[in-house]
Amino acid sequence: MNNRVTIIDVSNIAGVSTATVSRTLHNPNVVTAKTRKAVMNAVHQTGYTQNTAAQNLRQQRANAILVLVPDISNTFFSEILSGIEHVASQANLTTLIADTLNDAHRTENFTRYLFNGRADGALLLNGYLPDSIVETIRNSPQNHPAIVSVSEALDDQIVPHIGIDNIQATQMAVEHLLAKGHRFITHLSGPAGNILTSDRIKGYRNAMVASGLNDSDQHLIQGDFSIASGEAAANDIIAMERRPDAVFCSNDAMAIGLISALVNRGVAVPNDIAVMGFDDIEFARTCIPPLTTIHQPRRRIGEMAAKTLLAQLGIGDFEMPDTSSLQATLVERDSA
Amino acid sequence: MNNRVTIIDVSNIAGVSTATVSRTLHNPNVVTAKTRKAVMNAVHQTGYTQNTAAQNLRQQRANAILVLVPDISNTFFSEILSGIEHVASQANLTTLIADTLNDAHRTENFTRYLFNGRADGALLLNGYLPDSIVETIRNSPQNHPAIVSVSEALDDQIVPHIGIDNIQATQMAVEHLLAKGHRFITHLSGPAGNILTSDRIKGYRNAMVASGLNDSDQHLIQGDFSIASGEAAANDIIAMERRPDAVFCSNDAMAIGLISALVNRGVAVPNDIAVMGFDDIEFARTCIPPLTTIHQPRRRIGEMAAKTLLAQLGIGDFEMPDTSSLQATLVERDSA
DNA sequence: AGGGTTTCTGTAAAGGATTACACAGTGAAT
DNA sequence: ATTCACTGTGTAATCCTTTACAGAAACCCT
Repeated sequence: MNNRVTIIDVSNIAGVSTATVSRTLHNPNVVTAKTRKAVMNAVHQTGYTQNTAAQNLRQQRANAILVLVPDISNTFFSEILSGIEHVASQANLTTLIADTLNDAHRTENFTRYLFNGRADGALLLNGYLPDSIVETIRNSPQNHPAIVSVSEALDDQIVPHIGIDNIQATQMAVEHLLAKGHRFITHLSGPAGNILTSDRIKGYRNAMVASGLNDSDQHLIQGDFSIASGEAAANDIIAMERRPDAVFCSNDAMAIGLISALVNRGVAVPNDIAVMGFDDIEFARTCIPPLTTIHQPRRRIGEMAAKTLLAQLGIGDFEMPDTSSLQATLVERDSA
Repeated sequence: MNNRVTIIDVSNIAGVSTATVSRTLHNPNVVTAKTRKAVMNAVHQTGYTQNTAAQNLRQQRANAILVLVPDISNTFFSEILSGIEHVASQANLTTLIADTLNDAHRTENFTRYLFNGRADGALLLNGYLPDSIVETIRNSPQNHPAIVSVSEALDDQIVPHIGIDNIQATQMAVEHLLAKGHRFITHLSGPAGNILTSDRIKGYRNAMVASGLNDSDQHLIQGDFSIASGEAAANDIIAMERRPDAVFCSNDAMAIGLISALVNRGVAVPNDIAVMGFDDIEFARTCIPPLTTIHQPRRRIGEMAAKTLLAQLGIGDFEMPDTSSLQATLVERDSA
């Protein structure tokens, strides 16, 4: 730790200059085979590892990307993360994962990484970008930190976005319910002020209106994407004078909470009320009844997002990927 | 990005030396109020942020800790992570979360962070430490990187460990099943070579033996902590000539998978077979029937672990915390 | 007023790596 | 034999901060 071995030690042992050691490590083919061998020997003998701080300082980059997640415990994000990681590690980049806990202050703190040399670019899964950064981007459209929003788009399309078309996917979901003969369909939405929430509400409304149903068949309950809010919604629904035929939930966690609470209270799913989720997390499959939901190609989304960011950074030979493959699909199981 | 503002710019504008700027930022009370004001003005005016790489290089530490997680998508870990993060951020440390995917090679790669200046210490949630590091620790017991193992202890008690007593907690679980009158109890274990797996098998055996049951009432199925392995176990169980009265699963994910598959095949839980899990993840509650399980104080475990690490690092005024509060508790719901 | 503290600030040396530039050596071509 | 091109290596500047040390200024005390 303290008596760390530096490049100087290696160069002394190998009998070459530090420059040569550095070159051997980064560009082995520019040095003589003999030199290379001497250096590698010295490296192994000493157990030398390059000091990242010194490297970053000199190279003026962190070789790391930042990923902001609103809630790391939400299983929805983990597969996206794994896709990101996969691509990033291929490009020799470290992935810094930060849990913003949906807290603006924390988010702002982390985005500072983009300016203090901790990260070269950021992937935003949290649908929020601090004003200060938005302004920075506005002020210097040519030369601002590389940022890509993932899954949740940002309000103003100020940075590239990778994700499915939520409005369209939701329409598909609601159309499925309509096709099953349901008419009075409640939508359990996400928290206010969230893009996913509003997109999915839009999709819901579109589908309802398109099917010629009048407004009285539309009904919204606001949740917050948590299991608990799904459970809470059950109370609201049971208390309704006219109960809905079906509930379309803005994510799976709420759907699972809802089903659990409904069944506990003696309401059968799907017979009394059909329930649909969104995301297709792993526990959707093990729900009883198994959850009908919208599947997102999460791993692929993560990979695409990372590639887009790397393309922006000019790292590796990544090009802006073709995102046309990011299609959501409906997975019909038994809950609706 | 390229035209970054440095401490020199700030010092020029404020009309002081860089030393004074640095002091103002780190030790505001050693400079005059007047100077402080001038510096802070310059900082705000320029939007200066300290360069982490330069800082780390100079200070010879990363101000970051590494957390190795075997599988970030496992919800069990997320609350631990949140506890860690909570403590670390109070000490102004960045938490680097790394998903090892249970891959030794990846793990080894990440542990390198301890030597290349990216991290000052590590929290291991993966129950595995590369041989190279074990050796380093053995060779210099006084002066080795700070490491704490969390949840899963390491084979040899080479580093401090924070977590519950798995053997005892498992005994408690199995005793619960026995008290309910179950005799033939199957244990769905974790993957081989994992400490959690072996500890829980031990606890299971202890309880079975202590209750005076003979060996024929013991039965093991090996899983791997995944939902899928729980589902697979259902087949094994249904195929058994003499079906168990109860199944104790080594974690909740497997229990949920098992229940789902069992119910699908017409086996009632808990009436035909009782099922218990371990961990008390959030979805345990929404399982149908709600899952009886062992609750771990995960957030507290994370906090304790972080404090222990910080104490080792001598950061902040943390002392080795008293870990006596880390008790697992049984949560009785309906599945057993 | 003079000496002794104390408080504040500046100078300059690290910290460890990368890389532009220059130089030496080799071999080929004329 | 001289020039040229090329290859491989070394020198030294640079990235941005922090901090030991020293010097200056202010204050207190007798």
